[in-house]
Amino acid sequence: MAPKIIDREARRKEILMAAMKVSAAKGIKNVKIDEIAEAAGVGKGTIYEYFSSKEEIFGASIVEFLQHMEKIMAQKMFRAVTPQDKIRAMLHSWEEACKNEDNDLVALMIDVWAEGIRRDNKELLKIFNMKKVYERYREMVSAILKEGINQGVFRQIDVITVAGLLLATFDGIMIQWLLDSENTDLKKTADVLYETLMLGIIAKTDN
Amino acid sequence: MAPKIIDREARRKEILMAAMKVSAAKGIKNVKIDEIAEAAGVGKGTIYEYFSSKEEIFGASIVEFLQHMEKIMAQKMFRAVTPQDKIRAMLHSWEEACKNEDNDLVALMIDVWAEGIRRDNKELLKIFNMKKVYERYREMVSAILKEGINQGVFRQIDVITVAGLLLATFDGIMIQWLLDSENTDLKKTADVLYETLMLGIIAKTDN
Amino acid sequence: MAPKIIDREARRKEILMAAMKVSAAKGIKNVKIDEIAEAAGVGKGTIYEYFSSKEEIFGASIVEFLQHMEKIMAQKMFRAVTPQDKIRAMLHSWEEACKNEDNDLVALMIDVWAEGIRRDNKELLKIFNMKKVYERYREMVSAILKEGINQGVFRQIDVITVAGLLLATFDGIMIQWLLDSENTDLKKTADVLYETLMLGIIAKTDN
Amino acid sequence: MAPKIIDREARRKEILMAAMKVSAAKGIKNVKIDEIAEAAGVGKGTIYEYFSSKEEIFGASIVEFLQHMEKIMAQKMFRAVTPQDKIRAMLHSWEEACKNEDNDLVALMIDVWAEGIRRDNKELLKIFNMKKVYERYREMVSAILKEGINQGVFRQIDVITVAGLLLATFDGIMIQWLLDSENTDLKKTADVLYETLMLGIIAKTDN
DNA sequence: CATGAATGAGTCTTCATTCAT
DNA sequence: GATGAATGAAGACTCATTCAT
Repeated sequence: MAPKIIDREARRKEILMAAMKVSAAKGIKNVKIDEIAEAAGVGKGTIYEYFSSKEEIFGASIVEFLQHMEKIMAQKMFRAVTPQDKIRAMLHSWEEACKNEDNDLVALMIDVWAEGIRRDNKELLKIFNMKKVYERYREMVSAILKEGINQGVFRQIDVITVAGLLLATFDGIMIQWLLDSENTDLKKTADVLYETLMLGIIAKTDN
Repeated sequence: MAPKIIDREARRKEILMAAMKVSAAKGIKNVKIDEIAEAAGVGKGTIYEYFSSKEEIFGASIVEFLQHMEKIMAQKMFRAVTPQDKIRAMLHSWEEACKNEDNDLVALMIDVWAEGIRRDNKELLKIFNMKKVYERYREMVSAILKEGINQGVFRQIDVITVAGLLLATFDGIMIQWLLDSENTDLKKTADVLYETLMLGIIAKTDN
Repeated sequence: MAPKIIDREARRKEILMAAMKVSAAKGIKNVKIDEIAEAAGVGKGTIYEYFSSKEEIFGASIVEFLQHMEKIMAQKMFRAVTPQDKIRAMLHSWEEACKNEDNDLVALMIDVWAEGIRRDNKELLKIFNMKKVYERYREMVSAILKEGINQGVFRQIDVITVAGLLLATFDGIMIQWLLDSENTDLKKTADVLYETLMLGIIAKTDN
Repeated sequence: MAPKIIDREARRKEILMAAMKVSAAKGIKNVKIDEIAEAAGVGKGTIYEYFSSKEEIFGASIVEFLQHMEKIMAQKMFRAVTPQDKIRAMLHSWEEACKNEDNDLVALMIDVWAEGIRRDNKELLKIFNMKKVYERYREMVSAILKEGINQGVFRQIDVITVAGLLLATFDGIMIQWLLDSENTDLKKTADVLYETLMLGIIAKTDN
């Protein structure tokens, strides 16, 4: 009896969030299980009731983070109608993701990349594939660009390549901002990027 | 005496190079002193004759890496005359840096960022400051853009911001390429970036 | 009230049996409380309602096992009349104990010895004393031998020593059988042992 | 330079001996690496310079022990000429092995059996096979018995089975002695066993 | 100077035991 | 009474660093 209404899923998430918080602050490789436990407000052993190893927490953090980012982006672009507006929405969602209170979560991204690059992280590959993630992102942005081309607002560009470039810029700025948020004006950067990009891809509507 | 000093310096460099090689392949945090020693062809204890700690090797690797990158870039841009050519040269040097035989050195960049972001790496801060590094890079690119504006080829853009964006794009593409070199065509990317950027920043020369 | 007590006793026995089953299969030291609980079909906490510690389960298992063995032996020898028949009966009961369905229970014996040997297992000594167990066994066998001597069928042997030897042989064969049942023919072994032993202890009935 | 004349093999043996000593006293499963290190007079980490895991130490201990036993037995039987003398020599060597100063090494045997029985100890099987060990021993004893039969001193017995029985008796007595050395007179036991066995297997030389 | 054997602080992980429900 | 979630003490193992040769 006593079904013990403890929502395992919820508890797991709690621990995951705590893990992400400390991982972001110190770097995944530098976090101790003890620290995660303390941050989550549970005993060390409890961690292992929900995750089988440190590595698994790590993988789950990344998945969680990526899903989180995707959700944010999807929400922002929901209302936008024209391709230009959609791109603007993207810029804003990314700008906010950086500034967000969960801000240091973004630092996790670096660790995600670092691990993703090392080919021998089998454990990580079991859970997800960084390549696929980027492919999905590129596809998402490409769709917008294609729409713009079809509508005649954008010129005949290689959509996949431009999409890659746009995402790359996001990532790169994110890094600069993490390294030196004081000298990186996200708002201005977003505006300049939008302006320059538009000039670069807009269809010539001369005379 | 002098030769002795040179010997020491040479040996130190050898170890450093070996350290960078293995670090790039496995990720800085995952490299053991033993591995560095083996890669350098020296005994484990010898490492400590030239570096006081692992952390110091780590810091020295980063400095070495950044200087290496800067040198490459400087060489490429040396011959270029017009601002456009200089930007093209930059694109090429960056493209080559990626494809280079030292290719996995680029993977180090990720680790460099990761460490740079963590505020608590006092040891690293003693040696250099990631902020400064980016400031220098931005300054370098800004100078080219300013030149173009002065010459009337580029429109009145916020040079620092555009410089940041350009560097960001480089970094971002580098990541994509590291994660998935098969689906990232550096040549095409460089071309599209140049074309789009030029359209985005060129001065309107309409009558 | 009475039924309640019986219930408790029954449940305790159930857990004990489950514990013995898994202990036999994996070795006492390698069994986890979780496994016992699962095998017994109860919750982990429930175990502690019936036993105060793992060590106690362990001790109780041994006692249970030894009583079980003694019961089997007693049953077999009940009908035998002559000393020779009694010895034969012993051989058979031991042979069956090995082959029995509870077969892997026999593996427990090894663990029983292992623990019995370590002088520092205070907990175990509280419950019973391995020395006493063997003394009882030897006494039991001695009685049969003495009977044979009194009847003039066995020669004047040192009954205690021969009893010890006989028990030793049982134990030793058990080990061989556990280690390599394919190459150990229990039936033949029992027969050869009986034959040789009889020749060895029988009274000379030369003409 | 400085070839560092540290005999790795010798050091390994030292650690092994220390490991066997403490293992015998407390039971293999109950020994901590720290204890082995302390007993060997080295640091914890040093253990891992010579053995890759606790399990490996365990396996090596067993191998060492078996070789030790075999050597003792071989030495004793070297001088014996007649089959009877050889059996007597065997009895003595076994008697001595028990009484030996390395006495508690014998306790290890129990752990060896316990592990040998559990089929899933892959690590152990890599190093050696308990079955083979017993086969070798049986073969050794069988040879003596066969010799006796050929010479007409022993009757037509099933040599393999008798050999197994003899070894079994050794093992069994060893256990009794370990459990209760005070009440187990090895000398008397050896004598009685020899006498009884001889009567049991000797060829009838009646006129 | 160069070396690599030795070291032990630091970590992950396990599991017997507790206790709130 | 029964349960299983939570716990933390305990223990195997790693690896940067030291130091005798």
